[in-house]
Amino acid sequence: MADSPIPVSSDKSGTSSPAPAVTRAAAVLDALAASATGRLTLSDLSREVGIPKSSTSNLLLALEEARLVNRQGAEFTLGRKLVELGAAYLGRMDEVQEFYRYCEQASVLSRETVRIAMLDGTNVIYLARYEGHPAVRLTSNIGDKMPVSLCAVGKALIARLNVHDIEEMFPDDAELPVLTPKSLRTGGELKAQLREIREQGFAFEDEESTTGVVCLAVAVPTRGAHGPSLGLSVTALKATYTPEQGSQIVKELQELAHSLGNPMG
Amino acid sequence: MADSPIPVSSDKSGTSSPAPAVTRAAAVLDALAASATGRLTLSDLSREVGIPKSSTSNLLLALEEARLVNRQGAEFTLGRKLVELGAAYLGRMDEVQEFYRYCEQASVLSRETVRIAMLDGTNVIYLARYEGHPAVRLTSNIGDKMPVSLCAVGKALIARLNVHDIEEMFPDDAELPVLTPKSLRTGGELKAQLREIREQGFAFEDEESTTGVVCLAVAVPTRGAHGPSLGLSVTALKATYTPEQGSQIVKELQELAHSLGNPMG
DNA sequence: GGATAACGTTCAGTTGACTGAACACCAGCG
DNA sequence: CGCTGGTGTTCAGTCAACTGAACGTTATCC
Repeated sequence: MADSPIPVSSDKSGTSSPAPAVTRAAAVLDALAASATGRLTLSDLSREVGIPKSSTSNLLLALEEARLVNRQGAEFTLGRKLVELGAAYLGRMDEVQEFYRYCEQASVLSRETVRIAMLDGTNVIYLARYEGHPAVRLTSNIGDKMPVSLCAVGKALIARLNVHDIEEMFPDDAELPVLTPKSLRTGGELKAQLREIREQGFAFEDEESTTGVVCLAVAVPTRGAHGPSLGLSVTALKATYTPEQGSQIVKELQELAHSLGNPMG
Repeated sequence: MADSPIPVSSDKSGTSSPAPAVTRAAAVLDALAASATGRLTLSDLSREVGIPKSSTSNLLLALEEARLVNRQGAEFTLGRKLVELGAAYLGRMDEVQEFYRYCEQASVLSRETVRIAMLDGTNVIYLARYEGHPAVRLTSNIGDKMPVSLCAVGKALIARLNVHDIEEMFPDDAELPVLTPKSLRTGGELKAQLREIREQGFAFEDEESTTGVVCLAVAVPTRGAHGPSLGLSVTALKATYTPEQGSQIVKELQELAHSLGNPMG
């Protein structure tokens, strides 16, 4: 109702935020997170984010006071407060706690590498990881982002969206990011798979993000109206993977998904 | 040097930050992280942080745009971007990666519950946890904070500070937070233990934070000049703990600490 | 060495963000 | 029904934050 139907011109310089300083401070944090080394100087940041040095300096002073950035000599890095805040976010998610509890007690999953992830635009963010067999550690850290088209859990989450949104995100000729020879290449290919996924109720990834690795995933029924879109996945080595194992895993993943989607049920 | 020893009078209006909007936005995030449920309304936040509703509304709009907070109807929660940023912080810490690698290969530690933590004022923040025996899961989540006086790793880290700073933080008659009957009560008691810790080179905690649980910890030599102050700890059940086991653990912890403090060495 | 470049910091002028009171809205209650 | 206590939103005036060109300082180079 309060939405202005006017297409706010967000081009040029007029982002028209109600608190530009905050928006720009967030951009500074993003720039630090996105940078290769995580260490940037004031001038770097000023150039990267596109705001004057003097303003950047003021922002950094405030951010430093809040422990959101650290300064080490002339270089700035992300601050420790972010660990606290990120942890507070995850700690509030009952789903993560329940995820751990379930995995530990499950008969099949307790011996696998299981992850819970969240949809964020055209990426998924990994929220937590359960390691059933400490021997094989496939590096993927909590908080990592991954394009949806490259992982089973991404496809499982996208498959639930309504067709119009999917079409908007992935036109038939859209070029998708590629990590291995088996990665999907176009929006058309992706959408064909999404149909399969909707039919069979789970998603499969066959060496599309990492050669030698396969992945199974399901979506968690969304709890409440505005909750995040969560998915679960199991990663396994292709060399040792068997379809029988796969169907057992899918069965337990769906059980866990159901339990996460219907708490106390 | 940037530490202001001056008790900044946050009263009235003169916080004198170079970018007040950022400072206040950070306070909003803190309030959300500190709240019991993690869900606060605009009015709650306005009252909590002590700024007018209209200003709070503007801040929240900007924070929401940056994904730093989520709005669910009338309630606000921390945003998913914080998970990304927190993870980016941890991902940049070589120490955390090396910590995992070492624990997996270690002969004693690989079967224990090991943590790496960081000193932050008079608290420690847990950065990562290695679980050697999945059976016993003592709940302590990444990002949690704990007063230094209540855990071995906190005492190990504090013990390294110079005497003047310690005296300032913990006067003899300072009252310390208490969690169990064995928790240290006063600054004097704490400082007596710190002397022991400096002599023997590691810290011990005997059911001071959790009854039935003991803890061993060492400090990591600070890499470079401005790096964070890191510590390592092993948690064990008092019922099964033996001094022999303890000395083996301390030996490996010190090895790991040395390796973390002297990379490529 | 001297010159150049890049860094972070300073400062006064001006633009734009913050305020506080009034508004519109909903739920509970006598 | 009309009131009360609560919510979040709007708006114009004022005060303060942002700017950009200047500075002082430190590294890099021939």
